[in-house]
Amino acid sequence: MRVLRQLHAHILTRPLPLSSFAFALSKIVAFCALSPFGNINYARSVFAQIPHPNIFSWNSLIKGYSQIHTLSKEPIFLFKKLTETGYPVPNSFTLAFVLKACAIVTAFGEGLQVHSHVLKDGFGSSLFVQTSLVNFYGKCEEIGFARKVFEEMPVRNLVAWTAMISGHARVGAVDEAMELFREMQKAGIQPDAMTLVSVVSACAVAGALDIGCWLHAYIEKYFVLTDLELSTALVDMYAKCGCIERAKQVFVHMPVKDTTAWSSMIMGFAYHGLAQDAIDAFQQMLETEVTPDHVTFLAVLSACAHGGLVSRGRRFWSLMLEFGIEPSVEHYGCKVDLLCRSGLVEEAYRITTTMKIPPNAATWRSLLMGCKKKKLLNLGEIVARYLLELEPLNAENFIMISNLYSSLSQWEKMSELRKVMKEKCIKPVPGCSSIEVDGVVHEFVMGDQSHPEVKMLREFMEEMSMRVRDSGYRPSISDVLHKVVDEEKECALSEHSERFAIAYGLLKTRAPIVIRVVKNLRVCVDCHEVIKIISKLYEREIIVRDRVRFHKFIKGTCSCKDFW
DNA sequence: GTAGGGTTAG
Repeated sequence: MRVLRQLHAHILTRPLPLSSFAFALSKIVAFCALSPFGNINYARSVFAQIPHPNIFSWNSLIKGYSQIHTLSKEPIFLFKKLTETGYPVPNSFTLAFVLKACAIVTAFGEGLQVHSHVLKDGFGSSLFVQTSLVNFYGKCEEIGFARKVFEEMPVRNLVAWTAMISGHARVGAVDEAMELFREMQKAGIQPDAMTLVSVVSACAVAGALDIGCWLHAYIEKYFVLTDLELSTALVDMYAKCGCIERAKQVFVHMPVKDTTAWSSMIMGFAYHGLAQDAIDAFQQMLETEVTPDHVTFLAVLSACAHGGLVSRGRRFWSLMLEFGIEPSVEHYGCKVDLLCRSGLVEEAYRITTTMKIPPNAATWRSLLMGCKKKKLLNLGEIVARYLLELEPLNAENFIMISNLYSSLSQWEKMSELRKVMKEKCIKPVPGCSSIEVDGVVHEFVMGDQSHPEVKMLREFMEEMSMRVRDSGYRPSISDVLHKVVDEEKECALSEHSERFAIAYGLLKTRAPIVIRVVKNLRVCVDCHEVIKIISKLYEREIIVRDRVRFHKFIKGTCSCKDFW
């Protein structure tokens, strides 16, 4: 930049023909706008000194603004200005850049208008513009539009295929992503590491472990796994599919690990409930002098929250501030969750109502969970009001509020709420848990009775409830068990999917019981607490893998051979 | 006269 400023001064002070002057300045604009060492504001001021900036300078500025990390719509505003003045005329570069900008900020409406410019200005057949459109629609999760553009492309290269696959990956359409992956190879185009990152991440989103494993084998066969991003995608995929050991295996074999790789691993430990592993990994990361960023801190904070490690969590919070990271709404959410899970609900409420940024729904839900745990009806109702104001149609919220009422034996309020749900046609998505016994995966969907041994499980769970109650523990829900009417049974102890899975494990195996919980809903917020009690009563180790995504295979049972 | 589209962690 220092040299560039000198050159700029030189250009301004020498007599130069107008065309050379404009050309030189346009090169300065390009450098300042596009180089990682550049300065977009300086580019803008130089741009203003060009008498009639041509399309090249406009394009540099448009692209430059979408490269900075602020998620601004400035490139779109610039394009608008450009089309309003009518000079210079946009070219295929302009359209590709502005579509990229629309993709980054998922500006669907604006992107649609750019698409109409594409057609009007006759750039519909440009490969770059077409690919940009596919990418844009994919980023906006408008797969139908992406597919339509893609299908009309006469020539599709690797970039176009990858854009298409990553669009499907984003929405977790793993079968379609795999189909495209196969078609692409049939069309004679070989995938590269980027393509594989897309298909692997499709498996992560969908929880498709079987396909993920197959892809891992494919990668080992045809690639040398040295690609940082691809390894990271595999770590993320294994962690999200419930195979934390495999995630760790891929991770430790990575020769180079960047912030994203470490964050993926730590996050994986966090949602597997392995708080200590997450903290250890974080320490190692600092020792190897990789700088943690806002996502890394989110990972350790959520690990502390899940592990009930309040003082550790507070220390990480201070460390985050020392690193100069401005806490986002998600960070605040983690801190509130951390406090609530340890019963410090009042402090959490104070933070929520005094933080600089408006709290999100997840934060209110953490508070609501805390209120239920501490049996705080009044505060709980205040929190519920904020929550429903923010998300009036989310079934999860209603179920949580209903559970708060049921834990406090507020039956009238509870059935009132159920009535509102019915009126608004709000239907909850059932949670699901699974356990593997002798190589067979048994899946339990809440409210589903299709498991062949369901009758026996029912009886056993009655006994479990009795033992929990007789031992003097009073988990709020077990009181409810014998009182509720059929319609409200989903709140009862015996009806939670993870308890079906635990019961199955207690009955069928002597090994430690490892269950995987897919929480579409946080109906079982006291899950960990109840599990501790059952674990103690039956003297069995029970490990919960929390919030792990799984491919839906067959309801009931499925052989492990098919699974792999 | 200058430049271009696809990948990863919540």
